[in-house]
Amino acid sequence: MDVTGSRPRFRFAPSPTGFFHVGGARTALFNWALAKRLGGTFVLRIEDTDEARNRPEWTQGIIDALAWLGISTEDETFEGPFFQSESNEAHLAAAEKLVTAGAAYYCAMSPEEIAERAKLEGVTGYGGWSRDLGTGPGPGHVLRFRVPDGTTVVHDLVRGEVRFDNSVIEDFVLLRGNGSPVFNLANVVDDMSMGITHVVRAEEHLPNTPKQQMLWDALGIPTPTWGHVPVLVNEQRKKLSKRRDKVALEQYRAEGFLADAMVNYLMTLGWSAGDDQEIRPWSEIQELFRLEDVNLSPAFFDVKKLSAFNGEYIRMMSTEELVEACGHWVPAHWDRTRLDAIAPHIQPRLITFADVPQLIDFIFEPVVIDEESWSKVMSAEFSVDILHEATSAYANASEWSADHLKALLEDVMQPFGMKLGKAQAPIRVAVTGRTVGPPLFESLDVLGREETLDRLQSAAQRLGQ
RNA sequence: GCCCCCAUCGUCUAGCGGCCUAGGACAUCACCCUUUCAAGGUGACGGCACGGGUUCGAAUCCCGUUGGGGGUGCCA
Repeated sequence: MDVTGSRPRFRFAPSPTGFFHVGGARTALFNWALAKRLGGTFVLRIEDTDEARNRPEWTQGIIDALAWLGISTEDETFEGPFFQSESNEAHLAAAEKLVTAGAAYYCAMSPEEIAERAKLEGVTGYGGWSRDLGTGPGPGHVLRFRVPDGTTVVHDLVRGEVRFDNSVIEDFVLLRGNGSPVFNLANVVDDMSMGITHVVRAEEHLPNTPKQQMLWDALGIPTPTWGHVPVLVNEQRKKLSKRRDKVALEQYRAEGFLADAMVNYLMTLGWSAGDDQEIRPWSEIQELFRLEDVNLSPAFFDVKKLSAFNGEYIRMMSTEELVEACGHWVPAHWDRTRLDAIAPHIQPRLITFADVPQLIDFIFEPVVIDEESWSKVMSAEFSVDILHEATSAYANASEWSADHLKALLEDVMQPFGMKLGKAQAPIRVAVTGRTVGPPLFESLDVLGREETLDRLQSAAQRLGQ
């Protein structure tokens, strides 16, 4: 990999957790947009240091989710995936270097001992008690970073200067008692060896940043450019969590949300191009996105608005795209020709593609009469009359087309002096089983004469009892 | 507790000292259109958290208060 060039190198470093978090999706997208526009590189690094989070299939899930978002491993901007666990030696070497330089020291105190002493001294956390004991490495001995006096100033592209008083940062652990490297160390060393120039991640990492920056300094390498973007929150304004909230990207995908809509929506959370336009293609977003324009406050992930975006994107699809997409959401045995014919009529009625089957099932399957709809509509006397007369009119229809079927019903209803909206109701319930659905005459057209007549006659029969 | 971040309609945002009697989008409501339901059109409702400064002038700058969030692990 080219780690010496002047081209910016971004990275996305998720830890495998079994599903892809929408917040992670947004962070990945931010990095991707930047890498693309700046002619840089997007590095994917799987942070699998914690053994509990280390399953091969989790990694594939991440790659699949990224691909769905348009971040493809095939793209020249993409690099990876790399695995944190595979650079263990580099982490250890860096730790050794820090020890040699006197920037880190071993500590034999157990968590219990630390808690005890802290309580005794009335302090919180670790007080650097082993700093100058000259403890050597050994089982159960952790390696700690010797936090220097002074102030650490983090220059953040999103937030400006953030200052931390080093005195409130305790000597944090670099190597666990079993010798394995901990997040802060591994993360920094990997970023260094991968030549990362820009660290763009969620705000929750901001408190880690002074520690990491001290590590960069101690290791003698110029720090990367930081950018901490606000987190995504739920309705209670709490950070999106997998326990309480619907955060899995895969789930939204399974529910029929379009990748384009999801991507576009995600990009409007915490960022705007500065004008009044929200819906725009990725190609434009990519050119417009600036870290400097990212907001500072947490944003609520609103499924209602996501849905609105999705509906918007569905309506922008061409008929071909629409039919193609619908095809993936209905049973394989449903007739393609009929699907092609009805698809355009459901386009403005869709929120997600999961809505498709229930909207048009009556065209492909035996009709199921919704009793509530039936009693509501058929109880009216004129409805019964309309149904009977329309049935015979349709039986003798000279032409089977939406326009003609509509005209025939208009003829039928005329003596009754009613509006089309009312007159179509009994036909609709008889044929589709419900009071709402796609445009009626178009539906009858697609359904065909025979099936339509069958259903009308069944309904008439049922009424005759 | 301590550290850090944040604060414009219910929500996402525009605004970066005068163009703001604060603009757009989603949601909500009303009306129009209409073949049900949608979509579409028009309109309404609704906000600068509070208090001090700075300034001729503050949503915009500074300070404080309050409120919210994040972190505080031998997790990442």
